[in-house]
Amino acid sequence: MALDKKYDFKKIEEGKYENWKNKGYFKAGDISKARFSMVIPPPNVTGKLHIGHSIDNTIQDITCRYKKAKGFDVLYLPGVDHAGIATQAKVDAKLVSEGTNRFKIGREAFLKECYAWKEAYSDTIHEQWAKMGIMVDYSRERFTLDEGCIKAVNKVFITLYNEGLIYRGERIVNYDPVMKTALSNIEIVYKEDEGEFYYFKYPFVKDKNRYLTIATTRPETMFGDVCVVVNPKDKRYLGVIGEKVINPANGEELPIIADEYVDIQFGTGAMKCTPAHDPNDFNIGKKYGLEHPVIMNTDGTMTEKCGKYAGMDRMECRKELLKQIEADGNLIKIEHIKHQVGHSERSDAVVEPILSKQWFIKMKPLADRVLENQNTDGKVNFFPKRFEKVLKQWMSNCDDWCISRQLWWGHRIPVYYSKTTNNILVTDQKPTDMENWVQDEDVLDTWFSSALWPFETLGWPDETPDFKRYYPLDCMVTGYDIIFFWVARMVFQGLHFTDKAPFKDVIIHGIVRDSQGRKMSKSLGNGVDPIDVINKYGVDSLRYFLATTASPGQDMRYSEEKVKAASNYLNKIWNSARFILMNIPENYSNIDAKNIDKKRLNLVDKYILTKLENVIKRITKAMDAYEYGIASDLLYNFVYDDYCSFYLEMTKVSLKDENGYLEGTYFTLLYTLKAILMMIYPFSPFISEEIYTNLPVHKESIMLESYPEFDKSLVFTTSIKKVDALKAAIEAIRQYKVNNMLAPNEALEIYVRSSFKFNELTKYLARYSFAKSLEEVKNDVKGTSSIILPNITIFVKDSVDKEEIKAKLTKDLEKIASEIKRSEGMLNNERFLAKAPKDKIESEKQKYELYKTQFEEISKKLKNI
RNA sequence: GGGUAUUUAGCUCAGCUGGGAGAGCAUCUGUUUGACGUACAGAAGGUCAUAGGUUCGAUCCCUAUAGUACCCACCA
Repeated sequence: MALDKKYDFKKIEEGKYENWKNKGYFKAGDISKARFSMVIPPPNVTGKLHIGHSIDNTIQDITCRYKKAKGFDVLYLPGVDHAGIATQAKVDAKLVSEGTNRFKIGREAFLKECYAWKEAYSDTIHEQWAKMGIMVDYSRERFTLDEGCIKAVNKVFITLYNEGLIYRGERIVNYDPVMKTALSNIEIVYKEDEGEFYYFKYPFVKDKNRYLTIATTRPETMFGDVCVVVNPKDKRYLGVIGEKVINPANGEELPIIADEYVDIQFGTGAMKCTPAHDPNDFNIGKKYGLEHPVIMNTDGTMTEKCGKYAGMDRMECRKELLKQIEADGNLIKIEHIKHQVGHSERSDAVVEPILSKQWFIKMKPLADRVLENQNTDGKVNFFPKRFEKVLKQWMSNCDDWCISRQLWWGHRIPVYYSKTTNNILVTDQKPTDMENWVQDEDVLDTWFSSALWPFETLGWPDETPDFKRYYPLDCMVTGYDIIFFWVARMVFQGLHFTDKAPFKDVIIHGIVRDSQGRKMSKSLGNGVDPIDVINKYGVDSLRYFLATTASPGQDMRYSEEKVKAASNYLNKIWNSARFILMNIPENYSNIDAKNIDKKRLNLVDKYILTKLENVIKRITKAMDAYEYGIASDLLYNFVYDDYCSFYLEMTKVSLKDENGYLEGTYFTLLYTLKAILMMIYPFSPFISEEIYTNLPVHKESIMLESYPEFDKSLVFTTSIKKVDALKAAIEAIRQYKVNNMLAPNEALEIYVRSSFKFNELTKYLARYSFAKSLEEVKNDVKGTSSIILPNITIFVKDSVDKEEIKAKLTKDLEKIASEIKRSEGMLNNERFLAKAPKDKIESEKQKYELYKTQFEEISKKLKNI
């Protein structure tokens, strides 16, 4: 029954997770209870989980464990994401390192490699989930490329296509020339890069001595120019509209046209127009029915439209072309500038806007539905609330979603093109005459399947029992960085296909930064591996740190000191438990408030129980609002101040009691400890389980135990007042000793005068003030210093230097005088008396009276010295 | 250009619907008090960014200003 002397987290963590898992505690399905459902945001199968996953999973697991303890049938469904582009990049790299590549081995063999990769990393992920201690239901684990998900994806694609919400079109898309695939707009990260702004002469056809100056950052696109555009209001160019200039790159003639789009202030006010390689130019081209010659291949090399530069890489071409233009005398100047350049989120390659044929989802109607839904009761509740704005903002202004990717790893687009006609088939059934058809080569954006995650994992499109019971989800937890990528898309797909928002609440958390506040990144090498932290401090401490350090939605810095502080806290709980188990009889088994005779409780027992019930109420409220920082703070203060520093110390006296209160103290110790365990348990389940299973009465596991409920029968308001007076008296005497340079254990003669019967509390005060003698009195005691406190006055026999006492008293007097002044200011303010709430006025009056008495007493003392 | 957040003790951050500013770490002074030195008892340290406004009363609400961070859009 006794706990080890040392809190050894390694020993404690061992075997518990496997035990919980094997016993089936993680499994959902008890339909006698109300349900609470959540799915894990599926991690990519690209590698190890990082600390960002740890914070995500910790918040989820705290929520689930709390809800389970509150009596819910909790579903926490796990799964992994195939992560199309990210995984393909990794497998590509692996093949290259082995001296081959995906084109050499072919699509089928490549996919085999991908699946093997997925298996290996799923194992790693499982190990890490186990380390983190999360209670996911493995019997329901899913994978975005499993059979059910493929079914769901096809169903969604085909339906949206038939509804006209998916279309194929030739558009300017952002192309990643390294991964050789189109990307959606939100997969582009803009970074400030150093660049050059080149100014060229575009000579007039009529008069080659005159020219227009045109600036560009991408000279290689000049091969795709179809005209020059100026603003019709730009006085400089009024006369030249309609004339033609010569493209210095290839000698072609370009008409000068006028359009409001051009910014007169920017550059030279004259802009070259390349419809196939710039989205804005594309719009102008469309408006005026211009050609849109494609001059760059998707791998970043130049097409045959570029003459001798054909086949050359875009950057190489830029260099060579510059040489040529300079030799021709058409280069005016090169300006070094800093500008925003789009990079591929995954490969970091500079993306090229290229005209190409891709599949898109028409966003407007789907997005509008989300916006409408947010005005109804079925809306998604964001925690914190402000993140709803991020969703709304994006939903009211988003481009069509490019969903096709020129990759192999992913959901193949269920579209077949006729070899002989223009017919296409959109179906999940392979045509029987396949020889006449060819399937679309592309796969879908990885987020296409992720968007269906809340319902595809529950069996949708089939009306499975799980789908019926657990959908829509009660809660979703994720970082603010993927509100666009994921949350928004789940919401619109959920609304469109299930008529309901896919979850009721969404908890948004920030990211974990390094100790200097920088984002963790591979290139900086400043990442913190959660496994290292767990090995050093234990997972309970890591979880506690992650859940409590930042307020909701706010970023946090990793701080080893704080993890250490968490571990000290857990150590404190450990030792308090050890103390209790050492002091109550092994066969003592009453832990139920119904079975305790309240008369057996002494004043301090009643005091801590009252404080406990109060804190249970407040913590529950915070937990229900997903305010884990506030909840943990409340518990922390309760544990250190009320429970350890005060109550446990007092029990060192009460445990020696012989007059009938012992049983009450045993009960209180056990009951309070269990409640504390239950409240720390969602945060730090391993240590809680260890202590819990060592209690004289317990279930098989803390996972089967219930969360404490507020119990009115354990609230004793009058005891609080008395014990507060005791507490204040102990503190005052300690302070008195410090101020008078006495040893803490200096034995003094002490007299007490109180407004209530103090006798029951004398023994506590005597012990903790190290009193030589302690006597209750009715009147002032001569030759003593008096300390006036609410409901109690202490007289301490003087035994120290008069001058020091004088100085001390003078200082006290000043402080009290300022308090009196403040209080008088308020109480003399008629408007305060008229408008402030009554109880506020009353308490201020009481304080005022106390200050006055203290002031008088101290003044008297000073005179007597 | 549009938006979101943030500015509180030396450092990192809390502070729930306005009513005497808190924690961790660091600092200083004590302590072999029988759970814990991973501790205990105390101390010091803050015009709550600035300026206005609302209010009996503002760290909290409103407006403006400044600094910082991030998101979206974007300049050819």
